[in-house]
Amino acid sequence: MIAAHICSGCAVRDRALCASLDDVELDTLNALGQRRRLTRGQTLVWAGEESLVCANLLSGVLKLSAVTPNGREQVVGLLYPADFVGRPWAELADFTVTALGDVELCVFPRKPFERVLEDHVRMERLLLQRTLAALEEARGRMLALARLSAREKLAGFLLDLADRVQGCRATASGPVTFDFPLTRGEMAEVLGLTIETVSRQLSRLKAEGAINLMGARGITIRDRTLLEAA
Amino acid sequence: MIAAHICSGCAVRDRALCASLDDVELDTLNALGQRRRLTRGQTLVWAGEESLVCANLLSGVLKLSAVTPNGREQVVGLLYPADFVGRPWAELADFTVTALGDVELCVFPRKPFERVLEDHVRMERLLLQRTLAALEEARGRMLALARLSAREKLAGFLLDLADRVQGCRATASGPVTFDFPLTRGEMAEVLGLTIETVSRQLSRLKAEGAINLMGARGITIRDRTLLEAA
DNA sequence: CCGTCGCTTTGACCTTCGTCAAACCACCTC
DNA sequence: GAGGTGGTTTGACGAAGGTCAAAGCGACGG
Repeated sequence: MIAAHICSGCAVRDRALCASLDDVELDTLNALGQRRRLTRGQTLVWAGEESLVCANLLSGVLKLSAVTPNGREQVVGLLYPADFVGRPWAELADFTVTALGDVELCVFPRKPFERVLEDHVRMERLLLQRTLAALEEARGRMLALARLSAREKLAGFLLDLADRVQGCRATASGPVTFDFPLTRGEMAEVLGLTIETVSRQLSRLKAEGAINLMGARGITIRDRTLLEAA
Repeated sequence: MIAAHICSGCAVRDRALCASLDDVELDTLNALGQRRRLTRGQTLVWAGEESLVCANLLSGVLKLSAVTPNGREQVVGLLYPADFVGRPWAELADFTVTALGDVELCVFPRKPFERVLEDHVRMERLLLQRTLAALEEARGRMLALARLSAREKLAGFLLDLADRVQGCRATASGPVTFDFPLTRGEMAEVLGLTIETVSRQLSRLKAEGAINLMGARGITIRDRTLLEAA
């Protein structure tokens, strides 16, 4: 029952894939998994290498990134607590998985994890539903990357961040203040821009009174509607 | 046994999701489905409307597209024969599904199809694997849309097309000739460019001897390595 | 307190690509 | 064959954003 004990304190016990398992099933899964911590910038998986692990993200944020043959990089996904990491049944890892900030994971070796998945229909279904949702999100971002201007990308990104930061609190229109979990460079990677463009657009939004910047990390959304207009 | 009869002649019987079903199971699925044809430009599903159907694509090509609030359009996915269409468990359709050229489908009402899916683990697993593959592809295209130049996008697209056209024939480096299944405008939508840019880059590739254009639709790949260099 | 390091900001410049416009071409109908 | 119609090509131009370079800023260690 030690396993169940570990999980019962888990921050994402009822939001991650494990939510589909009862305490007994959880024991079998737990026998496979182990906790792991990453610090800012450490990478869990390298694109192209053998795909050895899957994981549940417990806390922190991970980025999934891809690189062109000539070295340009693009973040193709961000993973938040309770999200699933990795691709079952794939021999090679598709993308590089790196920690933005400090991260806690529950890591499973891929092959045994696949077997658990195959034995637990509810869990497999939950993963299917999440994958479908991730696919929709990825396609939405394709639209944004291809068709939005730098300004529009930034405005949308800031609104996303704001919503995510204040959790599910009723999104009042009042000002919100928080710290960027990403550097300018990382934002540029996410939005398909350069550092300089990100910086310039932020300055511009500040000049227009939509936001306020405090130091490099602090930001407050002053006028939500101004951002939404873009 | 009529149902089994219909399917036994199906071009994608052993490549579509149905490949996971035996003939008896196929009967139950078939009781739900019906064949449907679309002609060039017809749309099966509108983004934002209620999600009523799922389908298997039998022949032809479908595009999945999204539109920004101010009317710019982007193709976020192409579907080929044996691909699955639609999103189970989603109340609203995410994207607009439109036929490029003439199309044959095997259409199922969504809700009953979900029940079949839930009753057939192997089918659900196959869908999961395909969705994971689609997710990887979508992310790869995010990289391309955000970080490749117009020239690189076109070269990559042409190579893709060539491979797809000559099926799984050993991809020899000799010249390949075929017809575009898309107009310039549609290519532009897929690649996140404008019609004019697509046309100019094609002309340029032709001038460089990498390809040859015959009329608006015909193309032959003259020098594969030249394309791969981009 | 100073110097260094990493990140950010700002400016000047230039390339790429989108926009607007006109001509072109193939195909179809009358 | 004349005239549409829809898609394509080409040119001229401009704007958005990338590149290069320099300066600014904050944190940290000595």
